Amino acid sequence: MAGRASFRDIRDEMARRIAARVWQPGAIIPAEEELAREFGSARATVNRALQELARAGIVERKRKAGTRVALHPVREARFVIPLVRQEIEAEGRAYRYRLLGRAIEPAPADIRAALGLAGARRMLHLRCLHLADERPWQVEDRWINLAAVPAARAETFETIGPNEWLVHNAPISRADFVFRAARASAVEADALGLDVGEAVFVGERMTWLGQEPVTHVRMVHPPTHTLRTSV
Amino acid sequence: MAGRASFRDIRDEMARRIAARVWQPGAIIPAEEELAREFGSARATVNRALQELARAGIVERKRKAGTRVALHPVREARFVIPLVRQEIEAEGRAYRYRLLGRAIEPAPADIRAALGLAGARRMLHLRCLHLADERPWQVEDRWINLAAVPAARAETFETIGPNEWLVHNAPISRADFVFRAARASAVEADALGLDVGEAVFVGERMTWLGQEPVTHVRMVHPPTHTLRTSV
DNA sequence: TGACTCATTATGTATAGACATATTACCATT
DNA sequence: AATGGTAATATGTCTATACATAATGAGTCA
Repeated sequence: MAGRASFRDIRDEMARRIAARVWQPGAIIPAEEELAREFGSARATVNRALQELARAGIVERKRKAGTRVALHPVREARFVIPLVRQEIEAEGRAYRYRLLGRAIEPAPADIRAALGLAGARRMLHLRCLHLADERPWQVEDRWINLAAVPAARAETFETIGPNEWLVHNAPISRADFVFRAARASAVEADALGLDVGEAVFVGERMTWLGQEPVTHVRMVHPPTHTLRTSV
Repeated sequence: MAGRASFRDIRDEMARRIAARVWQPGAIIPAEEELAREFGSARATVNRALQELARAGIVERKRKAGTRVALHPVREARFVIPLVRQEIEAEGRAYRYRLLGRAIEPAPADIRAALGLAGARRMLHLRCLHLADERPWQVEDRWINLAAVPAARAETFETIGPNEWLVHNAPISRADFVFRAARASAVEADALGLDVGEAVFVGERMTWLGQEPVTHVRMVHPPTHTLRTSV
């Protein structure tokens, strides 16, 4: 590598120094200008490298105070939350979708509370099953706010899953995610082919467009399912 | 806002256009140079704004091909993975730590496999309990590779938890995380004050320094525990 | 002692210009 | 029609320079 140093090289070299304790936790590291001189690059290049380390939580930066190695590396892990179809097909398995139920009915209190909806509004309620190689992968229990997505009223959701349909038909500006463990209800156990009370991995997602709630979905997976990531 | 446009303004304006379907999913958006002209900024500024949108999965970029609005927004959520102590204290609750067991013994096959360790190596095995307001919050089952962290042999871990100790004494370069649901074993149920077979939320973390495995930890939480984030 | 002012300083961001690199589109050849 | 080479092009990155902004810390005054 005879060429000049890229911001990646500089970032990796600084990460190495931190991992190797050349730069101790809590210690101030040299200023951008000094590092730029050392690496023979422009300050902007060092700045970009440092910004990436800061975003990863490896260093902390403050104007005037300088940059220091994070004392408690609040490791921030990124998880990709793909569409079920992509998740299944990425594993080289065959995806199949089945609609279990569709109704327009008043949403229960916990759903309304999670979305911040006042009053017993009627919403579109869908129950779906996603299969991988014909084996149950996820049961989906979804509520759609028809006031935010009126077009959903005309859609049967018999061939396309609500998540895929919404991606193309309902823009959103904010999303909340919650993951938890729970025991399978009778209905969930039946759909997934588990014993009632088996531990299931539950993901919930709520989305909004501006202030208006769009949808709430509860995704229930068999206990073999995992959420994983690396940093 | 009379000053010139910042990359934030430009980024937000472009995100707005995408959310409002001014720029349709899958469509190519104008080239950087054209956008720079429109916003009255330098191309580098538009570039930075677009890079952030790309990182967030909102647009996809390819050299020569241009930038297009992502068809399947592979939502990528970021979770902060704090130390237990910080997690508990951030909720305004009192943190307490208790060591349940300490032994140097051969690691079981599944731990060795997860870390990529060959042979029945003897490792430091710790079992700990973390409490919030005197209520069980997490049982920790940890294996430490003494070849990578020899100093751990001399530490009793009676007053400081292994996670905090390791943060200050064992640099790492890579970490893997896995989250899953499981049923509480007899030992876990006993420690957490749950019924055997109750659904528990399990996090596993494996860390390495270069090629050398450092530690494997299994963190078991009561079913009330959740992992949450927003985007 | 304490509160305030202000210069100093490291990072934050913008700019113009240049070159690098991946990919496409088109054209020529087989 | 299939293949292969090549020019065109949008993004990727670096540089040098400038000014902005947030903290710090020293000095001043009550």
